[in-house]
Amino acid sequence: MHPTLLERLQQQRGYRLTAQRRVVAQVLEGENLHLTADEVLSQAEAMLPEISRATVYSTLQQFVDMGQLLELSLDGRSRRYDPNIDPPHHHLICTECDGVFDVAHNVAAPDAGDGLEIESAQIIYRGRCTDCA
Amino acid sequence: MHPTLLERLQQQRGYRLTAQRRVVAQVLEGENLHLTADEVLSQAEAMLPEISRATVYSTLQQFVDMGQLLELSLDGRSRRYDPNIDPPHHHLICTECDGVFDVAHNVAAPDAGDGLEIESAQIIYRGRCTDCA
DNA sequence: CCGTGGTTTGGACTTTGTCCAAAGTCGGAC
DNA sequence: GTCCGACTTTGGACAAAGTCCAAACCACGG
Ligand SMILES: [Mn+2]
Ligand SMILES: [Mn+2]
Ligand SMILES: [Zn+2]
Ligand SMILES: [Zn+2]
Repeated sequence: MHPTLLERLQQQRGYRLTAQRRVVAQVLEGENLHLTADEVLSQAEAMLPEISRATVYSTLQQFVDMGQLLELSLDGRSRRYDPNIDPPHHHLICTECDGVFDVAHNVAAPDAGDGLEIESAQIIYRGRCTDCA
Repeated sequence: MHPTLLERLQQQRGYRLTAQRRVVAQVLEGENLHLTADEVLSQAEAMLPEISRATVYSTLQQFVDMGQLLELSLDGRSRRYDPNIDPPHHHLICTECDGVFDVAHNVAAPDAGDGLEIESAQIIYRGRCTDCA
Protein backbone atom coordinates (compact mmCIF):
# COMPACT_ATOMS: atom_id res chain seq x y z
CA MET A 1 0.00 0.00 0.00
CA HIS A 2 1.08 3.56 -0.58
CA PRO A 3 1.97 5.55 2.52
CA THR A 4 -0.82 7.73 3.86
CA LEU A 5 -0.71 11.51 3.88
CA LEU A 6 0.10 11.53 7.58
CA GLU A 7 2.93 9.07 7.09
CA ARG A 8 4.33 11.14 4.28
CA LEU A 9 4.19 14.26 6.44
CA GLN A 10 6.03 12.53 9.25
CA GLN A 11 8.93 12.03 6.91
CA GLN A 12 9.22 15.72 6.19
CA ARG A 13 12.09 17.37 8.00
CA GLY A 14 12.19 20.69 9.73
CA TYR A 15 8.46 20.67 10.03
CA ARG A 16 6.47 20.59 13.24
CA LEU A 17 3.65 18.12 13.13
CA THR A 18 1.28 20.01 15.43
CA ALA A 19 -2.08 18.77 16.65
CA GLN A 20 -3.80 20.98 14.07
CA ARG A 21 -1.77 19.61 11.21
CA ARG A 22 -2.30 16.05 12.32
CA VAL A 23 -6.04 16.57 12.50
CA VAL A 24 -6.19 18.11 9.04
CA ALA A 25 -4.15 15.21 7.68
CA GLN A 26 -6.43 12.71 9.40
CA VAL A 27 -9.56 14.29 7.96
CA LEU A 28 -8.05 14.04 4.51
CA GLU A 29 -7.25 10.36 4.85
CA GLY A 30 -9.13 8.04 2.55
CA GLU A 31 -9.73 6.75 -0.94
CA ASN A 32 -11.67 8.71 -3.49
CA LEU A 33 -11.86 11.72 -1.21
CA HIS A 34 -12.15 15.23 -2.56
CA LEU A 35 -13.11 17.58 0.25
CA THR A 36 -13.46 21.33 0.16
CA ALA A 37 -11.63 23.48 2.69
CA ASP A 38 -14.84 24.10 4.61
CA GLU A 39 -15.62 20.40 4.71
CA VAL A 40 -12.15 19.81 6.11
CA LEU A 41 -12.76 22.55 8.66
CA SER A 42 -16.00 21.15 10.00
CA GLN A 43 -14.63 17.64 10.28
CA ALA A 44 -11.48 18.96 11.93
CA GLU A 45 -13.55 20.95 14.42
CA ALA A 46 -15.21 17.73 15.51
CA MET A 47 -11.82 16.44 16.60
CA LEU A 48 -10.22 19.67 17.74
CA PRO A 49 -12.90 22.26 18.42
CA GLU A 50 -10.59 25.24 18.83
CA ILE A 51 -8.98 24.90 15.41
CA SER A 52 -9.38 28.01 13.32
CA ARG A 53 -10.32 28.51 9.73
CA ALA A 54 -7.10 30.37 8.95
CA THR A 55 -5.11 27.38 10.16
CA VAL A 56 -7.04 24.94 8.01
CA TYR A 57 -6.58 27.07 4.93
CA SER A 58 -2.89 27.66 5.54
CA THR A 59 -2.26 24.02 6.43
CA LEU A 60 -3.91 22.84 3.24
CA GLN A 61 -1.79 25.27 1.26
CA GLN A 62 1.35 24.00 2.95
CA PHE A 63 0.52 20.40 2.17
CA VAL A 64 -0.05 21.41 -1.45
CA ASP A 65 3.25 23.32 -1.56
CA MET A 66 5.03 20.30 -0.12
CA GLY A 67 3.63 18.25 -2.96
CA GLN A 68 1.74 16.00 -0.55
CA LEU A 69 -1.76 17.11 -1.45
CA LEU A 70 -3.44 17.86 -4.74
CA GLU A 71 -5.55 20.94 -5.19
CA LEU A 72 -8.36 20.61 -7.71
CA SER A 73 -10.34 23.44 -9.27
CA LEU A 74 -13.23 21.53 -10.66
CA ASP A 75 -16.21 23.83 -10.59
CA GLY A 76 -15.13 27.41 -10.11
CA ARG A 77 -16.72 27.51 -6.71
CA SER A 78 -14.52 25.92 -4.09
CA ARG A 79 -11.25 24.11 -4.45
CA ARG A 80 -11.09 20.44 -3.49
CA TYR A 81 -8.22 18.56 -1.93
CA ASP A 82 -7.06 15.09 -2.84
CA PRO A 83 -4.57 13.23 -0.61
CA ASN A 84 -3.99 10.47 -3.14
CA ILE A 85 -1.09 11.75 -5.15
CA ASP A 86 0.08 8.33 -6.22
CA PRO A 87 -0.77 6.81 -8.58
CA PRO A 88 -1.69 9.88 -10.60
CA HIS A 89 -5.26 9.89 -11.79
CA HIS A 90 -7.91 12.10 -13.28
CA HIS A 91 -11.45 13.00 -12.28
CA LEU A 92 -14.99 12.65 -13.42
CA ILE A 93 -17.67 15.09 -12.34
CA CYS A 94 -21.04 13.40 -12.47
CA THR A 95 -23.58 15.58 -14.20
CA GLU A 96 -26.34 13.88 -12.26
CA CYS A 97 -25.19 13.66 -8.63
CA ASP A 98 -22.36 16.25 -8.83
CA GLY A 99 -19.98 13.78 -7.23
CA VAL A 100 -16.28 13.72 -7.98
CA PHE A 101 -14.78 10.35 -8.89
CA ASP A 102 -11.32 9.09 -9.66
CA VAL A 103 -10.63 7.96 -13.18
CA ALA A 104 -7.61 5.84 -14.01
CA HIS A 105 -4.79 7.65 -15.70
CA ASN A 106 -4.67 6.54 -19.31
CA VAL A 107 -1.35 8.25 -19.95
CA ALA A 108 -2.64 10.79 -22.42
CA ALA A 109 0.80 12.01 -23.38
CA PRO A 110 0.64 15.74 -23.92
CA ASP A 111 1.42 16.67 -27.49
CA ALA A 112 4.77 18.38 -27.37
CA GLY A 113 4.24 20.69 -30.31
CA ASP A 114 4.61 24.42 -30.74
CA GLY A 115 7.56 25.13 -28.49
CA LEU A 116 5.54 25.20 -25.31
CA GLU A 117 6.78 23.24 -22.33
CA ILE A 118 4.18 21.08 -20.65
CA GLU A 119 4.85 20.08 -17.07
CA SER A 120 1.62 18.37 -16.17
CA ALA A 121 -1.82 17.60 -17.49
CA GLN A 122 -5.06 17.27 -15.60
CA ILE A 123 -8.15 15.86 -17.24
CA ILE A 124 -11.65 16.67 -16.07
CA TYR A 125 -14.28 14.36 -17.47
CA ARG A 126 -17.94 15.14 -17.35
CA GLY A 127 -20.52 12.40 -17.53
CA ARG A 128 -22.31 9.99 -15.28
CA CYS A 129 -20.74 7.98 -12.53
CA THR A 130 -21.17 4.23 -12.20
CA ASP A 131 -24.07 4.66 -9.77
CA CYS A 132 -25.96 7.14 -11.94
CA ALA A 133 -25.25 5.53 -15.33
CA MET B 1 -14.54 30.75 -40.90
CA HIS B 2 -16.69 29.55 -38.02
CA PRO B 3 -19.67 31.74 -37.15
CA THR B 4 -19.05 34.18 -34.32
CA LEU B 5 -20.79 34.00 -30.97
CA LEU B 6 -23.10 36.85 -31.95
CA GLU B 7 -24.01 35.14 -35.20
CA ARG B 8 -24.74 31.93 -33.38
CA LEU B 9 -26.97 33.77 -30.91
CA GLN B 10 -28.92 35.40 -33.70
CA GLN B 11 -29.91 31.95 -34.87
CA GLN B 12 -31.42 31.07 -31.53
CA ARG B 13 -35.20 31.24 -31.51
CA GLY B 14 -37.54 32.60 -28.92
CA TYR B 15 -34.79 34.68 -27.44
CA ARG B 16 -34.66 38.46 -27.31
CA LEU B 17 -31.35 39.80 -28.43
CA THR B 18 -31.31 42.87 -26.22
CA ALA B 19 -28.66 45.58 -26.21
CA GLN B 20 -27.14 44.06 -23.09
CA ARG B 21 -26.85 40.61 -24.61
CA ARG B 22 -25.39 41.98 -27.80
CA VAL B 23 -22.75 43.92 -25.88
CA VAL B 24 -21.75 40.91 -23.81
CA ALA B 25 -21.47 38.84 -26.98
CA GLN B 26 -19.37 41.53 -28.64
CA VAL B 27 -16.95 41.73 -25.73
CA LEU B 28 -16.46 37.98 -25.92
CA GLU B 29 -15.63 38.03 -29.62
CA GLY B 30 -12.11 37.02 -30.51
CA GLU B 31 -9.48 34.33 -30.79
CA ASN B 32 -7.67 32.97 -27.78
CA LEU B 33 -9.89 34.91 -25.43
CA HIS B 34 -10.60 33.75 -21.90
CA LEU B 35 -12.14 36.57 -19.94
CA THR B 36 -13.48 36.52 -16.40
CA ALA B 37 -16.98 37.78 -15.66
CA ASP B 38 -15.61 40.98 -14.17
CA GLU B 39 -13.42 41.57 -17.21
CA VAL B 40 -16.50 41.15 -19.38
CA LEU B 41 -18.36 43.58 -17.15
CA SER B 42 -15.81 46.37 -17.37
CA GLN B 43 -15.48 46.07 -21.13
CA ALA B 44 -19.25 45.96 -21.49
CA GLU B 45 -19.61 49.06 -19.34
CA ALA B 46 -17.40 50.93 -21.79
CA MET B 47 -20.00 50.29 -24.47
CA LEU B 48 -23.16 50.40 -22.39
CA PRO B 49 -22.47 52.22 -19.13
CA GLU B 50 -25.74 51.35 -17.43
CA ILE B 51 -25.33 47.59 -17.74
CA SER B 52 -25.41 45.84 -14.40
CA ARG B 53 -23.30 43.12 -12.93
CA ALA B 54 -26.28 40.83 -12.40
CA THR B 55 -27.09 41.03 -16.09
CA VAL B 56 -23.56 40.18 -17.14
CA TYR B 57 -23.48 37.16 -14.85
CA SER B 58 -26.89 35.92 -15.90
CA THR B 59 -26.21 36.52 -19.57
CA LEU B 60 -22.98 34.57 -19.40
CA GLN B 61 -24.81 31.74 -17.70
CA GLN B 62 -27.48 31.75 -20.40
CA PHE B 63 -24.90 31.58 -23.17
CA VAL B 64 -23.28 28.66 -21.38
CA ASP B 65 -26.62 26.90 -20.95
CA MET B 66 -27.35 27.41 -24.65
CA GLY B 67 -24.08 25.68 -25.42
CA GLN B 68 -22.71 28.76 -27.13
CA LEU B 69 -20.05 29.63 -24.57
CA LEU B 70 -17.57 27.51 -22.64
CA GLU B 71 -17.08 28.03 -18.95
CA LEU B 72 -13.61 27.19 -17.67
CA SER B 73 -12.61 26.66 -14.05
CA LEU B 74 -8.90 26.91 -14.35
CA ASP B 75 -7.60 28.27 -11.11
CA GLY B 76 -10.22 28.06 -8.40
CA ARG B 77 -10.60 31.78 -8.28
CA SER B 78 -12.75 33.11 -11.07
CA ARG B 79 -14.35 31.31 -13.96
CA ARG B 80 -13.30 32.22 -17.48
CA TYR B 81 -15.41 32.27 -20.61
CA ASP B 82 -14.38 31.05 -24.03
CA PRO B 83 -16.52 31.86 -27.09
CA ASN B 84 -14.61 29.46 -29.35
CA ILE B 85 -16.53 26.25 -28.99
CA ASP B 86 -15.47 24.90 -32.36
CA PRO B 87 -13.07 23.34 -32.97
CA PRO B 88 -12.78 21.87 -29.48
CA HIS B 89 -9.47 22.55 -27.82
CA HIS B 90 -7.74 22.42 -24.47
CA HIS B 91 -5.83 24.93 -22.39
CA LEU B 92 -2.41 25.62 -21.03
CA ILE B 93 -1.88 27.74 -17.96
CA CYS B 94 1.57 29.26 -18.05
CA THR B 95 3.31 28.86 -14.72
CA GLU B 96 5.41 31.91 -15.46
CA CYS B 97 3.04 34.57 -16.81
CA ASP B 98 -0.26 33.01 -15.64
CA GLY B 99 -1.72 33.38 -19.12
CA VAL B 100 -4.27 30.98 -20.56
CA PHE B 101 -3.52 29.60 -24.02
CA ASP B 102 -5.33 27.35 -26.42
CA VAL B 103 -3.81 23.95 -27.07
CA ALA B 104 -4.84 21.88 -30.04
CA HIS B 105 -7.09 18.98 -29.29
CA ASN B 106 -5.04 15.82 -29.56
CA VAL B 107 -8.06 13.58 -29.28
CA ALA B 108 -7.15 11.97 -25.99
CA ALA B 109 -9.91 9.42 -26.21
CA PRO B 110 -11.41 8.94 -22.76
CA ASP B 111 -10.91 5.40 -21.57
CA ALA B 112 -14.37 3.91 -21.60
CA GLY B 113 -13.90 1.49 -18.72
CA ASP B 114 -15.85 0.82 -15.59
CA GLY B 115 -19.39 1.49 -16.72
CA LEU B 116 -19.19 5.24 -16.36
CA GLU B 117 -20.48 7.37 -19.20
CA ILE B 118 -18.14 10.11 -20.30
CA GLU B 119 -19.68 13.01 -22.17
CA SER B 120 -16.74 15.33 -22.46
CA ALA B 121 -13.17 15.75 -21.42
CA GLN B 122 -11.31 18.93 -20.69
CA ILE B 123 -7.55 18.95 -20.31
CA ILE B 124 -5.70 21.59 -18.35
CA TYR B 125 -1.99 21.65 -19.03
CA ARG B 126 0.46 23.44 -16.84
CA GLY B 127 3.78 24.58 -18.17
CA ARG B 128 5.31 27.48 -20.02
CA CYS B 129 3.81 29.24 -22.98
CA THR B 130 5.72 29.84 -26.20
CA ASP B 131 6.73 33.33 -25.08
CA CYS B 132 8.00 32.22 -21.68
CA ALA B 133 9.64 28.95 -22.77
C1' DC C 1 -52.94 51.52 -26.06
C1' DC C 2 -52.89 47.85 -22.56
C1' DG C 3 -51.63 43.82 -20.42
C1' DT C 4 -48.35 40.26 -19.83
C1' DG C 5 -44.22 38.18 -19.38
C1' DG C 6 -39.45 38.32 -20.19
C1' DT C 7 -35.44 41.36 -18.88
C1' DT C 8 -32.69 44.47 -16.28
C1' DT C 9 -31.29 46.86 -12.24
C1' DG C 10 -29.15 47.98 -7.74
C1' DG C 11 -28.19 46.43 -3.68
C1' DA C 12 -28.10 43.17 -0.12
C1' DC C 13 -26.29 38.92 0.87
C1' DT C 14 -23.43 34.54 0.78
C1' DT C 15 -19.49 31.86 -0.04
C1' DT C 16 -14.80 31.26 -0.42
C1' DG C 17 -10.47 32.73 0.50
C1' DT C 18 -6.73 36.10 2.29
C1' DC C 19 -4.33 38.93 5.60
C1' DC C 20 -2.52 40.42 9.89
C1' DA C 21 -1.23 41.58 14.57
C1' DA C 22 -1.32 39.43 18.87
C1' DA C 23 -0.91 35.39 21.53
C1' DG C 24 0.63 30.76 22.08
C1' DT C 25 3.86 26.88 21.79
C1' DC C 26 7.90 24.21 21.01
C1' DG C 27 12.70 22.95 21.14
C1' DG C 28 17.42 24.12 21.71
C1' DA C 29 20.95 26.90 24.27
C1' DC C 30 22.61 27.82 28.43
C1' DG D 1 15.01 23.84 34.53
C1' DT D 2 14.49 28.40 32.37
C1' DC D 3 14.74 31.51 28.69
C1' DC D 4 14.67 32.85 23.99
C1' DG D 5 13.57 33.00 19.28
C1' DA D 6 11.30 31.04 15.63
C1' DC D 7 7.43 28.89 14.15
C1' DT D 8 2.45 28.34 14.62
C1' DT D 9 -2.23 29.43 15.65
C1' DT D 10 -6.04 32.43 16.41
C1' DG D 11 -9.97 35.63 15.64
C1' DG D 12 -11.53 38.96 13.14
C1' DA D 13 -11.39 42.16 9.49
C1' DC D 14 -11.19 42.32 4.75
C1' DA D 15 -11.62 41.08 -0.26
C1' DA D 16 -13.13 38.72 -4.34
C1' DA D 17 -16.51 36.24 -6.83
C1' DG D 18 -20.98 35.03 -7.34
C1' DT D 19 -26.10 34.72 -6.14
C1' DC D 20 -30.64 36.41 -5.15
C1' DC D 21 -34.57 39.27 -5.25
C1' DA D 22 -38.17 42.70 -5.49
C1' DA D 23 -39.07 46.58 -8.16
C1' DA D 24 -38.74 48.84 -12.41
C1' DC D 25 -38.42 48.50 -17.24
C1' DC D 26 -39.47 47.23 -21.81
C1' DA D 27 -41.19 44.69 -25.92
C1' DC D 28 -44.62 42.63 -28.26
C1' DG D 29 -49.11 40.58 -29.43
C1' DG D 30 -53.80 41.40 -29.11
MN1 LIG E 1 -8.91 11.87 -6.82
MN1 LIG F 1 -9.75 28.56 -25.45
ZN1 LIG G 1 -23.51 10.25 -10.14
ZN1 LIG H 1 3.89 32.56 -20.26
